[in-house]
Amino acid sequence: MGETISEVPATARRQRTRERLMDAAHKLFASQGVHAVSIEAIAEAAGYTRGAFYSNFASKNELFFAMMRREIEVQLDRLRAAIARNSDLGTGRATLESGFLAEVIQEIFSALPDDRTWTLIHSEFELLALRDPAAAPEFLANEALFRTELSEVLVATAATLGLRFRIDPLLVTDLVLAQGKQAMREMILRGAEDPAIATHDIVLKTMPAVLQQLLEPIEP
Amino acid sequence: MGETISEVPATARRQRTRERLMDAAHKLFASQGVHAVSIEAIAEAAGYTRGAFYSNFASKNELFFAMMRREIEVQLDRLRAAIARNSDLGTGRATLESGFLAEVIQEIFSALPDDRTWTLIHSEFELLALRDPAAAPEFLANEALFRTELSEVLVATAATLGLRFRIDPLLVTDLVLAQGKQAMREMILRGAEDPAIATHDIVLKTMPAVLQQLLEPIEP
DNA sequence: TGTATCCGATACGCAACTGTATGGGATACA
DNA sequence: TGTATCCCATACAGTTGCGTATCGGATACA
Repeated sequence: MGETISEVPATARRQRTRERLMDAAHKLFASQGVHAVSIEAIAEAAGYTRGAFYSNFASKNELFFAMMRREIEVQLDRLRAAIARNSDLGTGRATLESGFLAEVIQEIFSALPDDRTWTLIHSEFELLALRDPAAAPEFLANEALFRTELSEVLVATAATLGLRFRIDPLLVTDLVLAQGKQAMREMILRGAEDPAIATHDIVLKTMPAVLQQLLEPIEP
Repeated sequence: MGETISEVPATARRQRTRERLMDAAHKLFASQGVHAVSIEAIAEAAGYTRGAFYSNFASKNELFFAMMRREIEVQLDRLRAAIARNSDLGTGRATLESGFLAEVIQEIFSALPDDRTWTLIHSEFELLALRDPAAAPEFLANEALFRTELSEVLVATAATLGLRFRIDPLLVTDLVLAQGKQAMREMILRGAEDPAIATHDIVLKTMPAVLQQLLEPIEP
């Protein structure tokens, strides 16, 4: 799947061209799909020739996985940053009825990686994993990272409000994630002009009502 | 997008080779993806050469869309058949608590096109539509068909039980569909051995609890 | 059964991409 | 500043796929 190129000293120069190749690949993969993009196109877009490519990666697949690993980190960092930024969410509220849930969802989804490029890359990765059993574990591992991260936020936020979920929080998280993913895709499919608003609109229409029903007060 | 080949008399022979080409394409697309499959490979798998292909389709894309239209019909028929088969679902039940919901979901999801090949093809279509604004409308139109069809069942079943949804039934349907889609994909990703059981397991873990919360008695 | 039409096989020219081997300019380090 | 090492550009040979044009066998129909 991702046989790394035989160990070579990772000099600064080397690292720089690797980054540039991955940057170029990222854009091209998003707009045309992995299969449709030639190695030559990647190298050229990055300002190199195929010589540079083969000096750094053994195959397009290896580049793809390296790029995905890098990108996952970026997206996870975004999520964590947004979580930290909103860690005090919910304090000061007391009841279930005060409409805070819309706000919570709003914040969570503005925290989620909200960009079309990422959605496309991520969908491509998923499809690839669906076909290639060897790639599936890595994909699932990434998903699990987001899941636990998000789940903790949901539980913590609920707790701040004196609430807890009636069912396994991880299942709730799955619900939220699946809806968010779907909303993101629908936004692109409908060609919405303003990404940020559109996605949240779709999700906000349903999720607050649903989540509200899945919460209950903590009774000590 | 799908410029049909200049009108030719659709003889029986012609129709037969079109079908065979689409059959072959269906298998190949599912296992390798549209981009990875060459026109030559399709023709060969169908028992023809490229001559036959170009005599019937102007491009791989045109074949793909023709095939999708055919396949959508198949899947819709499956759904409708299953609905008809279970049209009396819920009669005889009276209360919300009697655990009938699990059964409803069970039936709905056994009605949904539950095969891996379709999931792969469908995902591919979605990804293609995500990238190509010209293809998006057709994809969305197909989704809408399933949505309204399912929505009607949900509403009707609820009504049979003297219940109705607290929020727009279409939003509930979106919820169910998104979860179902996701469940299907996870099933494949985890490489479950028995498709039918696995999918339902995943969905059944969450949806009944959620749906139960979204229903209320009809008060005349 | 004869004949007109249809359909798909074959042949051809072309373009794009792949992977490797090699050499020269860039870089690091004394 | 000299030199060893590294990294990427270039050249080469080969493969694969594309689209078209043409021809012969199959099919329909009288």
